[in-house]
Parts: sequence; structure tokens; C-alpha cells
Amino acid sequence: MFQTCYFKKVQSLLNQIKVIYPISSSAEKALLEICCEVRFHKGTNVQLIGHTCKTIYFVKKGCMRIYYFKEDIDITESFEFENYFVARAESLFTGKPSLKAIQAIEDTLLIAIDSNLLFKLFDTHRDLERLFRKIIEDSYVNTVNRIESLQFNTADERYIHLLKDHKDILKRIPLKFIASYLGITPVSLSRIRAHK
Amino acid sequence: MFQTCYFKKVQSLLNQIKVIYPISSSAEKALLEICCEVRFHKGTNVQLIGHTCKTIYFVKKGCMRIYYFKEDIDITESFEFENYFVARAESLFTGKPSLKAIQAIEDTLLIAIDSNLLFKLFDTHRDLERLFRKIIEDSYVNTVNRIESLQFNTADERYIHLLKDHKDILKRIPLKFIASYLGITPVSLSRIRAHK
DNA sequence: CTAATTACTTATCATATGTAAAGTAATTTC
DNA sequence: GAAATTACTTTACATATGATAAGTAATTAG
Repeated sequence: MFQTCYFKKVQSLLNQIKVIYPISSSAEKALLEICCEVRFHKGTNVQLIGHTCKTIYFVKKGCMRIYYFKEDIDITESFEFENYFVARAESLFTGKPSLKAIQAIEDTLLIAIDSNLLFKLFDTHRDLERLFRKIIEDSYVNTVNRIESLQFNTADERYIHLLKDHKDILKRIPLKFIASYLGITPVSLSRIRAHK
Repeated sequence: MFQTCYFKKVQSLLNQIKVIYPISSSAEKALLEICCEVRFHKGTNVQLIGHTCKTIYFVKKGCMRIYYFKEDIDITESFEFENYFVARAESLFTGKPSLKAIQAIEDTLLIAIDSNLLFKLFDTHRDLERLFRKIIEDSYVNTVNRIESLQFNTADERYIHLLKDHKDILKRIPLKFIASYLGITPVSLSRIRAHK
């Protein structure tokens, strides 16, 4: 299923890893062997609702979202842009089928990492385990910050803040996705935008 | 600063660890040596705003909250009850001073773990690192679920859900803390409770 | 035990957001 | 390129929540 990749293909991944936690060259090699470049067209559901998450993606080019349905309404849980990892944590870490899907918002180039093979590598390459521990720690901190924002900022403040964090988001992401990400309806987002 | 503890004092911690990820007896011993039992009276600020988080607590008896101030309003970010860990992740993982405080809501008995010593133990006891990786994974999943709840549930739904998850919460936690945790004002919580 | 403080509730009014419907603009399909 | 679909905006109205203030209940301090 996963083919060996050329080193240069995953250079962006290795560069990003260096920033988070530098790993040994043997760990790098081992990681490369379970990596695989994959391309998806805009709109493609890369992982489906009901499937158990067995792949961790690294976004090389393009962007993705994790979304789910609450009473038939499509809700975007998160966006991931270049140099970030995407996975449905609740499924990846529990082994249960996910209620969420992963979709390419643009034509997207990903590096796919088979999670079971990765977890096996943790036994022989402890620096890999440490690296991914730190990746999870970072994600955790980001998620806690997002709670803070949802807890006591107005929708207006959350919108402004999102634009500050992602200057190009309006050019890349449809407003309907942004609305549900902010926890409001598209109608409400439209009003907020009109009043600026 | 941290004294060696008696094994039986941390039995509750060891029991909980077994559920998450069983560790070797040598790792248990090493962990014990950096553990310390501490007691705090209701209302005590165990960790202050502005301090860098260097201790991970395990709640043996009682309960805690993490809180911060947004424009002079006290906002409860999270509660932790028996058999859960408490730490201000954004500070612990980044090494920066925390904008949040940790407070005992009841008279509380904690097991304190020095985080720097713990991180050092990761080098010699990989099962400890794996255990704490799994603890972070669990926390991450919980946090993502909480976002889901804040994103598109009404305050009413969030309140009902909280009561379901923590049947005794009304007896243990003042409503003003519960209100800000749910992302609403005490007045609004009062109304929601009245309409049931 | 009393007084003071804190916690909680209730009421009123203002505002933000949701819902539904309709219109316009942009994009996709054939 | 025309038709169909999707995305976005605007309007009108309903509802939930916030802000403020005042009242009551519970707790704490002396």
C-alpha cells in the first residue's frame, strides 16, 4: 500500500521536523520508508466518516479540513495548511471509527504516514516517539487556545483573530467553512463582514 | 524540594497509570522518587498567574480548576476531579510563564510530579515517556470534543451534557465557575436552570 | 450570633445570533 | 455559452444571551 519515497520528496516534512525536534538520520530513514506522497483534487474526501483513522498526513501544498455533520449541517472542525499535520485524533488514538471526514479544500499534495507502522517505529526509534509526542503537545496547546477563543470571545472577535492568524484565508477557504469553524451560521458571518 | 514518598501514598496514581499504559516496576520506582503528596485547602491558589508551570499534579482527592482573567472576569478553563492530571499545558510544553492559575476548589490531596525531573526520566525510562504521551493524547481528544461542544451546542445543551458527565458537579462546584466554563454568564446559567 | 460578604436568582432592556426566505453573484456542468 | 448549481448577502422576525440592577439566600468573619 505504501511505497518507498525519494528523499527529496519529503524534504518539506524533514525541514519541519527539524524545527520541532531534530531526529537522528537513522530515524529519518526509517520514517521515509513509511512515507508516501499523495495528491488529491479539490473537494476530494481523503478520509471518510465511519472509517478508522490509520494515516497521518503532512500538508506539503494546499489545504485540508476536518469536518462532521451535526443534524445534517456540515461543520468544519479545523483547517490545516502547508507544513502542518492532519489526522482525526479521536480515531487515531482510540482505534475507533471516526465520526469525522478529511477533505481537500484545494488541490493538495500530502505526505501520508501509515500510523501503525509509525507506532511500531516508536519501539526502535525513541527520537521518533519523542518527535510525535512534541507534535501532539503543540496540537494540544493550540486546541486549548481555541477553546479560550470560543469560550468568551464574540464571533466578531474570533473572525478578526482568524484573519490575523491566516492572512490569506479568505482567498483560500469558502466563507461557509469559515462560518461553522467560528461556530456561527453563514448568515451571521455575512452580517459581521458587512459591519466592518 | 521534592521528597521521596511512600509507595502506598501514590497507589491511586499507580492504579490509574495501569489503566492508561502499564509501566515496568523500575519505571514505577523512578516515578515514585519524583512524586510528592501535597495538601491544599479550599480556595488555595496552587499555581499562580505569571509563574512557569513546572509541576504536574495528579488529583487523589478533591478537585481543582484552571482559570484566568479576561478583562477582570474570572473564567474557568477546566475542572479536574479525582484520578485526573492537572497542568497548564501551554506553559509546561513551551516553558513560558502561564497566564492561568490552578486553584483547589475543595480541600484537595494531590500528588505532585516535578516536570523537569519527569522529562529527564524519559531518557532512561521509555515506558514513562510512552505513558505520558498517551496521557497527552487522551487530554487532546477530550479537548477536541470540548471544542465540538462549544462550537455548535447551545448553552443549554452544554449544561445538560456537563451534568451527565459529572453527576455530582452541582454539589461540588459553585455555579459561577460552571457558568464561565460553559462560556456563559452566571445570570444566563441561572435562567437555563430555571427553565428546566 | 450578628454583620458583612459572597453566591445565586429574577427582572428589564439591549444586542447578537439563529431561522427562513428571497435575491444576487459566482462557479460548475454539459 | 446557457442552464443549473452553489455561494454569498440581505431582510424580517424570533430567540438566546449579555449587561445592569435589585432582591434573596447562603456562607464567612469577627
